[in-house]
Amino acid sequence: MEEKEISQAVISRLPRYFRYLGELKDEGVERISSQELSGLMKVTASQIRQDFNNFGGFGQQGYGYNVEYLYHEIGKILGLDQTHKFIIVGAGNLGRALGNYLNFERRGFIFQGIFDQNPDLIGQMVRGLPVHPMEELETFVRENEIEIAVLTIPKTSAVAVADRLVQNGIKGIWNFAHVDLNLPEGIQVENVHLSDSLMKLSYNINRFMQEEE
Amino acid sequence: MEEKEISQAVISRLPRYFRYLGELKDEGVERISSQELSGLMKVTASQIRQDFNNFGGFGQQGYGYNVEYLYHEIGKILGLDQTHKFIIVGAGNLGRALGNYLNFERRGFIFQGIFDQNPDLIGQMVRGLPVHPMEELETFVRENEIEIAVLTIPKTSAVAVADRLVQNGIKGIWNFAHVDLNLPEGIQVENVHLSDSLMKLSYNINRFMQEEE
DNA sequence: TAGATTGTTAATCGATTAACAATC
DNA sequence: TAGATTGTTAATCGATTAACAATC
Repeated sequence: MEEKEISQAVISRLPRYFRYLGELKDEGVERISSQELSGLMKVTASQIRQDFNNFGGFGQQGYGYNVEYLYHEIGKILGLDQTHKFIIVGAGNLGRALGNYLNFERRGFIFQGIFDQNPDLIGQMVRGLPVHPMEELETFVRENEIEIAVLTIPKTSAVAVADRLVQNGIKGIWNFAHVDLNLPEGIQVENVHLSDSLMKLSYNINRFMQEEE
Repeated sequence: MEEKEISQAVISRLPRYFRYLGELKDEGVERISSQELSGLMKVTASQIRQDFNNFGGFGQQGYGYNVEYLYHEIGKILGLDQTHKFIIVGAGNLGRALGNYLNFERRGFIFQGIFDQNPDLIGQMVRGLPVHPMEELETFVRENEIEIAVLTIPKTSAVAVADRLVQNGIKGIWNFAHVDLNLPEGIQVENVHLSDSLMKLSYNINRFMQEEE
Protein backbone atom coordinates (compact mmCIF):
# COMPACT_ATOMS: atom_id res chain seq x y z
CA MET A 1 0.00 0.00 0.00
CA GLU A 2 1.28 3.39 -0.97
CA GLU A 3 1.36 5.64 2.08
CA LYS A 4 2.16 9.29 1.81
CA GLU A 5 4.99 10.26 4.10
CA ILE A 6 3.86 12.52 6.91
CA SER A 7 6.09 15.52 7.42
CA GLN A 8 8.10 15.95 10.61
CA ALA A 9 6.44 19.34 11.04
CA VAL A 10 3.15 17.54 11.62
CA ILE A 11 4.72 14.94 13.91
CA SER A 12 6.29 17.66 16.02
CA ARG A 13 2.86 19.08 16.70
CA LEU A 14 1.26 15.80 17.76
CA PRO A 15 2.63 15.70 21.33
CA ARG A 16 1.22 19.16 21.92
CA TYR A 17 -2.23 18.12 20.70
CA PHE A 18 -1.92 15.08 22.90
CA ARG A 19 -1.16 17.24 25.91
CA TYR A 20 -4.07 19.61 25.36
CA LEU A 21 -6.49 16.78 24.71
CA GLY A 22 -5.30 15.01 27.85
CA GLU A 23 -6.00 18.12 29.87
CA LEU A 24 -9.43 18.58 28.31
CA LYS A 25 -10.19 14.94 29.01
CA ASP A 26 -9.19 15.37 32.65
CA GLU A 27 -11.47 18.40 32.89
CA GLY A 28 -14.29 16.21 31.67
CA VAL A 29 -14.72 17.93 28.31
CA GLU A 30 -16.42 15.51 25.95
CA ARG A 31 -16.26 17.11 22.56
CA ILE A 32 -14.35 19.95 20.95
CA SER A 33 -14.41 21.62 17.56
CA SER A 34 -11.29 22.54 15.64
CA GLN A 35 -12.23 26.16 16.20
CA GLU A 36 -12.41 25.84 19.98
CA LEU A 37 -9.11 23.97 20.04
CA SER A 38 -7.69 26.64 17.78
CA GLY A 39 -8.54 29.30 20.35
CA LEU A 40 -6.95 27.29 23.12
CA MET A 41 -3.77 26.33 21.35
CA LYS A 42 -3.25 29.45 19.26
CA VAL A 43 -2.94 27.64 15.98
CA THR A 44 -5.37 27.84 13.07
CA ALA A 45 -8.40 25.57 12.97
CA SER A 46 -7.42 24.76 9.43
CA GLN A 47 -4.07 23.43 10.52
CA ILE A 48 -5.66 21.31 13.22
CA ARG A 49 -8.01 19.68 10.73
CA GLN A 50 -5.25 19.17 8.19
CA ASP A 51 -2.99 17.64 10.80
CA PHE A 52 -5.56 15.17 12.06
CA ASN A 53 -6.62 14.22 8.57
CA ASN A 54 -3.16 12.98 7.79
CA PHE A 55 -4.11 10.01 9.90
CA GLY A 56 -7.74 9.58 8.89
CA GLY A 57 -11.02 11.17 9.84
CA PHE A 58 -11.28 11.40 13.60
CA GLY A 59 -14.08 13.93 13.63
CA GLN A 60 -17.69 14.13 12.67
CA GLN A 61 -19.30 16.90 10.65
CA GLY A 62 -21.52 19.18 12.65
CA TYR A 63 -20.21 17.76 15.93
CA GLY A 64 -16.47 18.17 16.14
CA TYR A 65 -14.08 15.72 17.76
CA ASN A 66 -14.69 13.42 20.68
CA VAL A 67 -11.96 14.38 23.13
CA GLU A 68 -11.37 10.99 24.68
CA TYR A 69 -11.37 9.18 21.35
CA LEU A 70 -9.04 11.68 19.70
CA TYR A 71 -6.73 11.60 22.70
CA HIS A 72 -6.36 7.86 22.46
CA GLU A 73 -5.94 7.86 18.71
CA ILE A 74 -3.13 10.38 18.86
CA GLY A 75 -1.59 8.36 21.65
CA LYS A 76 -1.66 5.31 19.41
CA ILE A 77 -0.11 7.23 16.53
CA LEU A 78 2.71 8.26 18.85
CA GLY A 79 3.18 4.66 19.93
CA LEU A 80 2.08 5.33 23.49
CA ASP A 81 -0.17 2.28 23.55
CA GLN A 82 2.96 0.16 23.57
CA THR A 83 5.85 0.01 26.00
CA HIS A 84 9.35 1.03 25.04
CA LYS A 85 12.34 -0.25 26.95
CA PHE A 86 15.18 2.21 27.29
CA ILE A 87 18.60 2.47 28.83
CA ILE A 88 20.67 5.51 29.70
CA VAL A 89 24.30 5.66 28.69
CA GLY A 90 26.15 8.15 30.86
CA ALA A 91 25.39 8.35 34.59
CA GLY A 92 26.40 11.98 35.04
CA ASN A 93 24.06 14.64 36.36
CA LEU A 94 21.83 14.68 33.33
CA GLY A 95 21.70 10.92 32.90
CA ARG A 96 20.73 10.41 36.52
CA ALA A 97 18.15 13.19 36.32
CA LEU A 98 16.50 11.55 33.34
CA GLY A 99 16.59 8.16 35.05
CA ASN A 100 14.74 9.61 37.99
CA TYR A 101 12.14 11.35 35.91
CA LEU A 102 8.95 9.46 36.56
CA ASN A 103 6.72 10.85 33.87
CA PHE A 104 8.30 8.86 31.08
CA GLU A 105 7.14 5.67 32.76
CA ARG A 106 3.59 6.94 32.68
CA ARG A 107 3.80 7.08 28.88
CA GLY A 108 5.14 3.56 28.53
CA PHE A 109 8.85 4.27 28.49
CA ILE A 110 10.44 1.74 30.82
CA PHE A 111 13.78 2.51 32.42
CA GLN A 112 15.81 -0.71 32.23
CA GLY A 113 19.40 0.17 32.96
CA ILE A 114 22.11 2.77 33.16
CA PHE A 115 25.76 2.61 32.13
CA ASP A 116 28.93 4.54 32.74
CA GLN A 117 32.63 4.08 32.18
CA ASN A 118 33.64 5.78 35.42
CA PRO A 119 34.57 3.00 37.92
CA ASP A 120 33.51 5.21 40.85
CA LEU A 121 29.94 5.23 39.62
CA ILE A 122 29.60 1.51 38.91
CA GLY A 123 27.15 -0.06 41.32
CA GLN A 124 25.66 3.24 42.49
CA MET A 125 21.90 3.13 42.36
CA VAL A 126 19.74 5.25 40.07
CA ARG A 127 16.02 4.79 40.51
CA GLY A 128 16.60 1.34 41.97
CA LEU A 129 18.96 0.18 39.25
CA PRO A 130 22.73 -0.17 39.58
CA VAL A 131 25.08 1.63 37.22
CA HIS A 132 26.61 -0.95 34.88
CA PRO A 133 30.11 -0.79 33.42
CA MET A 134 30.29 -0.05 29.70
CA GLU A 135 31.65 -3.53 29.01
CA GLU A 136 28.21 -4.94 29.68
CA LEU A 137 26.48 -2.67 27.18
CA GLU A 138 26.31 -4.98 24.17
CA THR A 139 25.08 -8.06 26.02
CA PHE A 140 22.55 -6.07 28.00
CA VAL A 141 21.03 -4.39 24.97
CA ARG A 142 20.74 -7.64 23.08
CA GLU A 143 19.46 -9.81 25.89
CA ASN A 144 16.90 -7.31 27.15
CA GLU A 145 15.80 -6.22 23.69
CA ILE A 146 16.30 -2.56 24.46
CA GLU A 147 14.59 -0.29 21.95
CA ILE A 148 15.84 3.16 22.92
CA ALA A 149 19.17 4.40 24.24
CA VAL A 150 19.48 7.80 25.87
CA LEU A 151 22.94 9.23 25.26
CA THR A 152 24.09 11.53 28.04
CA ILE A 153 27.83 11.19 27.49
CA PRO A 154 30.43 13.65 26.21
CA LYS A 155 30.52 14.12 22.48
CA THR A 156 33.97 12.58 22.24
CA SER A 157 32.61 9.11 22.96
CA ALA A 158 29.07 9.48 21.62
CA VAL A 159 29.70 8.41 18.04
CA ALA A 160 31.52 5.22 19.03
CA VAL A 161 28.90 4.29 21.63
CA ALA A 162 26.10 4.92 19.16
CA ASP A 163 27.72 2.51 16.73
CA ARG A 164 27.96 -0.17 19.41
CA LEU A 165 24.29 0.31 20.22
CA VAL A 166 23.25 0.06 16.59
CA GLN A 167 25.30 -3.13 16.21
CA ASN A 168 23.25 -4.65 18.96
CA GLY A 169 19.83 -3.85 17.70
CA ILE A 170 18.89 -0.49 19.17
CA LYS A 171 16.01 1.12 17.28
CA GLY A 172 16.32 4.74 18.33
CA ILE A 173 18.70 7.09 20.07
CA TRP A 174 17.70 10.06 22.17
CA ASN A 175 20.85 12.05 21.78
CA PHE A 176 21.85 14.64 24.38
CA ALA A 177 25.50 14.59 23.28
CA HIS A 178 26.49 17.70 21.40
CA VAL A 179 27.42 15.97 18.19
CA ASP A 180 25.60 14.80 15.07
CA LEU A 181 25.21 11.06 14.82
CA ASN A 182 25.23 9.67 11.32
CA LEU A 183 23.56 6.34 11.70
CA PRO A 184 22.28 3.83 9.18
CA GLU A 185 18.91 4.29 7.51
CA GLY A 186 16.20 3.07 9.83
CA ILE A 187 17.84 3.97 13.11
CA GLN A 188 15.93 6.93 14.49
CA VAL A 189 17.75 9.79 16.18
CA GLU A 190 16.11 12.53 18.17
CA ASN A 191 18.53 15.25 19.18
CA VAL A 192 18.23 17.37 22.29
CA HIS A 193 20.98 19.91 21.99
CA LEU A 194 20.50 21.93 25.15
CA SER A 195 23.17 24.50 24.46
CA ASP A 196 21.73 25.15 21.00
CA SER A 197 18.40 25.86 22.60
CA LEU A 198 20.00 28.23 25.09
CA MET A 199 21.82 30.08 22.31
CA LYS A 200 18.57 30.54 20.47
CA LEU A 201 17.07 32.06 23.59
CA SER A 202 20.10 34.33 23.88
CA TYR A 203 19.67 35.47 20.27
CA ASN A 204 16.02 36.30 20.77
CA ILE A 205 16.66 38.25 23.97
CA ASN A 206 19.37 40.28 22.24
CA ARG A 207 17.30 40.91 19.18
CA PHE A 208 14.40 42.22 21.17
CA MET A 209 16.59 44.51 23.24
CA GLN A 210 18.08 45.96 20.05
CA GLU A 211 14.64 46.53 18.58
CA GLU A 212 13.71 48.49 21.67
CA GLU A 213 16.58 50.96 21.39
CA MET B 1 16.14 51.70 9.83
CA GLU B 2 13.89 49.06 8.36
CA GLU B 3 15.24 45.61 9.23
CA LYS B 4 13.78 42.48 7.77
CA GLU B 5 12.83 39.99 10.43
CA ILE B 6 14.98 36.89 10.33
CA SER B 7 13.01 33.67 10.49
CA GLN B 8 13.33 31.31 13.44
CA ALA B 9 14.21 28.56 10.98
CA VAL B 10 17.43 30.41 10.25
CA ILE B 11 18.12 31.15 13.91
CA SER B 12 17.70 27.48 14.78
CA ARG B 13 20.48 26.61 12.40
CA LEU B 14 22.98 29.14 13.72
CA PRO B 15 24.11 27.15 16.78
CA ARG B 16 24.92 24.21 14.53
CA TYR B 17 27.01 26.37 12.22
CA PHE B 18 28.69 27.75 15.29
CA ARG B 19 29.54 24.28 16.50
CA TYR B 20 30.98 23.11 13.18
CA LEU B 21 32.99 26.28 12.75
CA GLY B 22 34.34 25.97 16.29
CA GLU B 23 35.51 22.46 15.53
CA LEU B 24 37.11 23.52 12.27
CA LYS B 25 38.83 26.38 14.05
CA ASP B 26 40.18 23.98 16.68
CA GLU B 27 41.49 21.76 13.91
CA GLY B 28 43.35 24.74 12.56
CA VAL B 29 41.31 25.08 9.36
CA GLU B 30 41.66 28.64 8.10
CA ARG B 31 39.13 28.95 5.32
CA ILE B 32 36.14 27.03 4.05
CA SER B 33 33.79 27.33 1.12
CA SER B 34 30.05 26.94 1.37
CA GLN B 35 30.43 23.79 -0.69
CA GLU B 36 32.94 22.18 1.68
CA LEU B 37 30.80 23.10 4.66
CA SER B 38 27.81 21.72 2.80
CA GLY B 39 29.52 18.34 2.50
CA LEU B 40 30.38 18.33 6.19
CA MET B 41 27.02 19.43 7.53
CA LYS B 42 24.76 17.74 4.99
CA VAL B 43 22.85 20.88 4.09
CA THR B 44 22.92 22.63 0.74
CA ALA B 45 25.62 25.17 -0.02
CA SER B 46 22.86 27.45 -1.19
CA GLN B 47 21.19 27.38 2.20
CA ILE B 48 24.47 28.11 3.94
CA ARG B 49 25.08 31.19 1.79
CA GLN B 50 21.51 32.38 2.18
CA ASP B 51 21.65 31.91 5.95
CA PHE B 52 24.88 33.86 6.38
CA ASN B 53 23.73 36.62 4.08
CA ASN B 54 20.83 37.39 6.34
CA PHE B 55 23.42 39.02 8.56
CA GLY B 56 25.70 40.58 5.95
CA GLY B 57 28.49 39.39 3.71
CA PHE B 58 30.92 37.34 5.76
CA GLY B 59 32.64 35.74 2.80
CA GLN B 60 34.77 36.73 -0.12
CA GLN B 61 34.26 35.73 -3.74
CA GLY B 62 36.77 33.22 -4.99
CA TYR B 63 38.01 32.51 -1.47
CA GLY B 64 35.17 31.35 0.72
CA TYR B 65 34.79 32.14 4.40
CA ASN B 66 37.47 32.73 6.97
CA VAL B 67 36.68 30.16 9.66
CA GLU B 68 37.83 32.12 12.68
CA TYR B 69 36.14 35.32 11.56
CA LEU B 70 32.87 33.60 10.70
CA TYR B 71 32.92 31.69 13.99
CA HIS B 72 33.22 34.91 15.95
CA GLU B 73 30.62 36.72 13.90
CA ILE B 74 28.05 33.98 14.45
CA GLY B 75 28.96 33.98 18.12
CA LYS B 76 28.22 37.69 18.24
CA ILE B 77 24.90 37.24 16.46
CA LEU B 78 23.96 34.65 19.08
CA GLY B 79 24.95 37.05 21.84
CA LEU B 80 27.84 34.90 23.00
CA ASP B 81 30.20 37.86 23.20
CA GLN B 82 28.20 39.05 26.20
CA THR B 83 27.49 37.40 29.52
CA HIS B 84 24.02 36.34 30.56
CA LYS B 85 23.14 35.88 34.20
CA PHE B 86 20.70 33.11 34.89
CA ILE B 87 18.96 31.44 37.79
CA ILE B 88 17.32 28.07 38.06
CA VAL B 89 13.88 27.74 39.58
CA GLY B 90 13.32 24.18 40.76
CA ALA B 91 16.13 22.29 42.49
CA GLY B 92 14.94 18.82 41.55
CA ASN B 93 17.02 16.35 39.57
CA LEU B 94 16.88 18.27 36.33
CA GLY B 95 17.43 21.70 37.89
CA ARG B 96 20.49 20.48 39.77
CA ALA B 97 21.83 18.73 36.67
CA LEU B 98 21.58 21.93 34.67
CA GLY B 99 23.21 23.91 37.46
CA ASN B 100 26.14 21.55 37.41
CA TYR B 101 26.53 21.64 33.67
CA LEU B 102 29.76 23.52 33.09
CA ASN B 103 29.57 24.13 29.37
CA PHE B 104 27.00 26.91 29.64
CA GLU B 105 29.53 28.98 31.58
CA ARG B 106 31.98 28.64 28.71
CA ARG B 107 29.47 30.39 26.46
CA GLY B 108 28.89 33.26 28.83
CA PHE B 109 25.88 31.97 30.72
CA ILE B 110 26.59 32.61 34.40
CA PHE B 111 24.84 30.53 37.02
CA GLN B 112 23.79 32.94 39.77
CA GLY B 113 21.30 31.16 41.97
CA ILE B 114 18.84 28.33 42.43
CA PHE B 115 15.45 28.30 44.12
CA ASP B 116 13.03 25.73 45.44
CA GLN B 117 9.92 25.71 47.58
CA ASN B 118 10.80 22.44 49.32
CA PRO B 119 12.15 23.34 52.82
CA ASP B 120 14.32 20.20 52.85
CA LEU B 121 16.32 21.49 49.90
CA ILE B 122 16.86 25.05 51.14
CA GLY B 123 20.52 25.63 51.90
CA GLN B 124 21.75 22.56 50.04
CA MET B 125 24.58 23.43 47.72
CA VAL B 126 24.43 23.21 43.94
CA ARG B 127 27.63 24.08 42.18
CA GLY B 128 28.74 26.13 45.16
CA LEU B 129 25.49 28.05 45.52
CA PRO B 130 22.86 27.44 48.20
CA VAL B 131 19.26 26.67 47.30
CA HIS B 132 17.16 29.74 48.11
CA PRO B 133 13.54 29.67 49.26
CA MET B 134 10.97 30.88 46.73
CA GLU B 135 10.20 33.90 48.89
CA GLU B 136 13.52 35.41 47.92
CA LEU B 137 12.88 35.09 44.20
CA GLU B 138 11.62 38.60 43.41
CA THR B 139 14.28 40.48 45.35
CA PHE B 140 17.04 38.29 44.01
CA VAL B 141 16.05 38.69 40.38
CA ARG B 142 15.75 42.45 40.71
CA GLU B 143 18.86 43.08 42.73
CA ASN B 144 21.11 40.85 40.67
CA GLU B 145 19.64 41.89 37.33
CA ILE B 146 19.01 38.33 36.26
CA GLU B 147 18.37 38.00 32.56
CA ILE B 148 17.33 34.37 32.16
CA ALA B 149 15.35 32.02 34.37
CA VAL B 150 15.45 28.28 33.84
CA LEU B 151 12.14 26.73 34.86
CA THR B 152 12.51 23.17 36.09
CA ILE B 153 9.38 23.03 38.20
CA PRO B 154 6.13 21.10 37.77
CA LYS B 155 3.68 22.57 35.30
CA THR B 156 1.18 23.35 38.04
CA SER B 157 3.34 26.14 39.41
CA ALA B 158 5.16 27.18 36.23
CA VAL B 159 2.70 29.77 34.99
CA ALA B 160 2.52 31.62 38.32
CA VAL B 161 6.28 31.58 38.77
CA ALA B 162 6.80 32.84 35.22
CA ASP B 163 4.54 35.79 35.97
CA ARG B 164 6.50 36.64 39.09
CA LEU B 165 9.73 36.53 37.10
CA VAL B 166 8.36 38.77 34.39
CA GLN B 167 7.15 41.26 37.00
CA ASN B 168 10.71 41.54 38.20
CA GLY B 169 12.42 42.16 34.94
CA ILE B 170 13.40 38.76 33.57
CA LYS B 171 14.14 38.91 29.84
CA GLY B 172 13.86 35.29 28.85
CA ILE B 173 12.65 31.96 30.17
CA TRP B 174 14.14 28.60 29.35
CA ASN B 175 11.09 26.51 30.02
CA PHE B 176 11.40 22.84 30.93
CA ALA B 177 7.93 22.73 32.49
CA HIS B 178 5.43 20.87 30.37
CA VAL B 179 3.09 23.77 29.85
CA ASP B 180 2.81 26.68 27.42
CA LEU B 181 3.68 30.02 28.93
CA ASN B 182 1.81 32.96 27.50
CA LEU B 183 3.96 35.89 28.40
CA PRO B 184 3.87 39.53 27.34
CA GLU B 185 5.37 40.61 24.04
CA GLY B 186 9.08 41.00 24.43
CA ILE B 187 9.65 38.26 26.98
CA GLN B 188 11.38 35.45 25.16
CA VAL B 189 10.47 31.85 25.86
CA GLU B 190 12.42 28.83 24.69
CA ASN B 191 10.67 25.58 25.42
CA VAL B 192 12.39 22.27 26.04
CA HIS B 193 9.60 19.77 26.26
CA LEU B 194 11.51 16.57 26.87
CA SER B 195 8.56 14.24 26.78
CA ASP B 196 7.42 15.72 23.46
CA SER B 197 10.81 14.95 22.04
CA LEU B 198 10.64 11.40 23.36
CA MET B 199 7.20 10.89 21.82
CA LYS B 200 8.49 12.05 18.48
CA LEU B 201 11.25 9.48 18.71
CA SER B 202 8.67 6.86 19.59
CA TYR B 203 6.58 7.79 16.55
CA ASN B 204 9.53 7.55 14.21
CA ILE B 205 10.61 4.17 15.57
CA ASN B 206 7.10 2.82 15.14
CA ARG B 207 6.70 4.23 11.68
CA PHE B 208 9.90 2.66 10.48
CA MET B 209 9.03 -0.73 11.91
CA GLN B 210 5.67 -0.62 10.15
CA GLU B 211 7.31 0.28 6.84
CA GLU B 212 9.54 -2.75 7.21
CA GLU B 213 6.71 -5.22 7.54
C1' DT C 1 44.25 37.26 -16.08
C1' DA C 2 41.56 32.94 -15.22
C1' DG C 3 39.36 30.33 -11.77
C1' DA C 4 36.78 30.05 -7.83
C1' DT C 5 33.21 31.17 -5.05
C1' DT C 6 30.32 34.51 -3.07
C1' DG C 7 25.99 37.37 -2.87
C1' DT C 8 21.62 37.66 -4.74
C1' DT C 9 17.79 37.07 -7.83
C1' DA C 10 14.63 33.79 -9.75
C1' DA C 11 12.39 29.17 -9.65
C1' DT C 12 10.72 25.47 -7.06
C1' DC C 13 9.02 23.12 -3.45
C1' DG C 14 6.47 22.32 0.68
C1' DA C 15 3.73 23.87 4.40
C1' DT C 16 0.04 26.77 5.98
C1' DT C 17 -4.26 28.99 5.40
C1' DA C 18 -8.66 29.83 3.15
C1' DA C 19 -12.73 28.28 1.12
C1' DC C 20 -16.43 25.37 0.51
C1' DA C 21 -18.88 21.13 -0.66
C1' DA C 22 -20.06 17.00 1.92
C1' DT C 23 -22.45 15.31 5.71
C1' DC C 24 -23.61 14.48 10.43
C1' DT D 1 -34.77 19.87 8.27
C1' DA D 2 -31.37 23.60 9.39
C1' DG D 3 -27.09 24.50 11.51
C1' DA D 4 -22.66 23.23 12.50
C1' DT D 5 -18.43 21.58 11.49
C1' DT D 6 -15.65 18.34 9.26
C1' DG D 7 -12.73 16.65 5.30
C1' DT D 8 -10.58 18.17 1.35
C1' DT D 9 -9.39 20.96 -2.59
C1' DA D 10 -7.50 25.25 -4.02
C1' DA D 11 -4.83 29.54 -2.99
C1' DT D 12 -1.28 31.66 -0.57
C1' DC D 13 2.67 32.16 1.79
C1' DG D 14 7.30 31.22 3.16
C1' DA D 15 11.37 28.57 2.97
C1' DT D 16 14.62 26.06 0.22
C1' DT D 17 17.17 25.30 -3.89
C1' DA D 18 19.02 26.57 -8.35
C1' DA D 19 21.23 29.66 -11.29
C1' DC D 20 24.27 33.12 -12.45
C1' DA D 21 26.23 37.73 -12.55
C1' DA D 22 29.49 40.16 -9.61
C1' DT D 23 34.00 40.15 -7.93
C1' DC D 24 37.92 38.68 -5.30
